[in-house]
Amino acid sequence: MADHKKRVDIIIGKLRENGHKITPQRMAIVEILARSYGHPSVDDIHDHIKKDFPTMSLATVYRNIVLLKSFNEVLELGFPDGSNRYDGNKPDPHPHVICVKCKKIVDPDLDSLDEMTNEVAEETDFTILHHRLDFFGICSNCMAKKK
Amino acid sequence: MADHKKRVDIIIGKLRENGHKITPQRMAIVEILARSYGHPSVDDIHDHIKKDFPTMSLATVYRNIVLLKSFNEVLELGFPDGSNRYDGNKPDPHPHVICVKCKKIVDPDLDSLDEMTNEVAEETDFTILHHRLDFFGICSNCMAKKK
DNA sequence: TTTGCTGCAAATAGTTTGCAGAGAC
DNA sequence: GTCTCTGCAAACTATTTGCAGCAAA
Repeated sequence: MADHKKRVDIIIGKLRENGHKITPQRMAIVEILARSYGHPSVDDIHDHIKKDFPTMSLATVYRNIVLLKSFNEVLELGFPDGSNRYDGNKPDPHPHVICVKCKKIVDPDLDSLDEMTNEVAEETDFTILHHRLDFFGICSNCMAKKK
Repeated sequence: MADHKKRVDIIIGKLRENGHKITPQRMAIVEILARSYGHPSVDDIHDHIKKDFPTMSLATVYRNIVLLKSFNEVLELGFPDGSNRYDGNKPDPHPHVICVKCKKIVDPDLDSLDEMTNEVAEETDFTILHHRLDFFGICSNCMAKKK
């Protein structure tokens, strides 16, 4: 089964477990978040679903994201400029590499992060619960265009 | 000379260089940001200055922060819940450790971050410009109170 | 049939902007 | 004297909420 299908099943399962109904609108939102291709914004999700549900309301997207966040099934990436992006495919904290030109978001593999977390916990005497790590830069594609 | 005094001088110097006037309100904002004790929010800054300037406007705080950001003399820490905190003492990107109970923010020393940046650049083929790293947890003080 | 969900519109909160007068240089 | 800065209020934008009707289970 494809990766995002598994995520859909997991998320839908959690919703049912907790007594939530599976409406077509909710299903459409879950489908997009299970893929989270390019880490969509609320508007991305809303725009995409409006093709199938012209009456789809932004409020519904927001309400479903709040619900999914409460189950830790979607990761919210908020930025200072107010833009929020979402990841329902890998909802646990992980590093992101963000192109400041085209806004593309890539997930790098970084193994040294766990030991860094331990290092920080020891130095500051904090109990670390989660983290947020973003690298901002220019992707090779945008870099090529620049010349 | 004390650390924050140096920062005041540097910031004021940059402002003068660029033809900006040094008003008492601006000076008060710079003084607080030069210390950035506890990484203040816009409201923290505004509340503090209102003691000396009862007519101090929030808009003035915002405008001065925008100005100082444009010179890279203040680091903005935006959070998904909309709260923004500022650091004008160490305006270059650096890791933060944030207590989710009391909102205290601590600066840890982490030397391994530079090599991690290189690792990411190599793996993703991005030109990395800056980064953002936050650890969220509970400080020892709040942990003790919990029991 | 019951209960939660949706769409709409209004409310909210943080931030930005237009304008006229004040003040730094 | 010039030109930027400030305070006020209005504008803006992203998100949340109240409500009545609708639909999943």
